[in-house]
Amino acid sequence: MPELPEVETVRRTLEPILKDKTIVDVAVYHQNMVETPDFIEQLKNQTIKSIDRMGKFLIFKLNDKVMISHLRMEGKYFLTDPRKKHPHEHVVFYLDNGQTLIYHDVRKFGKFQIRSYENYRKVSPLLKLGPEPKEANPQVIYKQLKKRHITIKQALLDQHVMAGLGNIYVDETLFRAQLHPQKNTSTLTKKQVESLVKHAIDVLNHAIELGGSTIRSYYATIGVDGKFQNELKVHTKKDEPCPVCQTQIIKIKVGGRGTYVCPRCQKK
DNA sequence: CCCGTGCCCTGGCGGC
DNA sequence: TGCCGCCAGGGCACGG
Repeated sequence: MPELPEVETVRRTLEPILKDKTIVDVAVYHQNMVETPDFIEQLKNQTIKSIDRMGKFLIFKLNDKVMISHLRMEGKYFLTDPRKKHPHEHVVFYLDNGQTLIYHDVRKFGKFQIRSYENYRKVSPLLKLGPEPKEANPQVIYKQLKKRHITIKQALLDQHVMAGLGNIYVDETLFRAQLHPQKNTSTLTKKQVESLVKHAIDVLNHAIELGGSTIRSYYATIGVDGKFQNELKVHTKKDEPCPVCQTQIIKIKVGGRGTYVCPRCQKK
């Protein structure tokens, strides 16, 4: 599931390949993923100037509009020569160099929107997106969290608080900050929030470094699977010893999400 | 406004 | 072995 580091890896891979390429045509095979009615017409003859990212959203900067792409759970991009459509390929961008950029998504959860430069940050889905951890002011986050009555896990997954963390990196951030995912946000101290933000930054930076190391040839999968899974301390480690205290890691549900926690190191 | 629930979707897995 | 039912999960709509 692509979170900020994986999306950043995709961005860094795609940008040099797609820069200055013009979209000559588009095919959409699953309409629910496209939230802009005249999506295809709006993209024709648009040239890709750059690719940005906000949280987990990819932002394709075109001549005079912006395409927003969210990979959700399993979205992937491929660049190939034209070929017969494969299963799970839902959007195909035909480029002026004869190649095709393919969006592949088994669960069809991904979303696309076209927006104008004037308002793309002022409307859904970017309107209420919070700052990324490295841009976040811990004092501001602290004040927001004090007012709420949810678990820290839910708060860190809430992209309106901070953008970029998903289920994996939230578990890893909470472990490093030695805080229990079920701890209520209203009970957090300033120091604990500062620690959360700091560890979120560290985890994401470390993962970006490792994601970047697995970029493959652009004819292969443009990957969302880096090497950070080797660095995970609690996520997916049910029944394995905590790397700090050797207590068995447990798996629980928090806010409906599978959550891995060291019951000894992480305090409520 | 705040929070919980359900929806979208399909591969894979547990249970029988 | 084979089949069926259910679960996972990001973001958002909706309802209390």
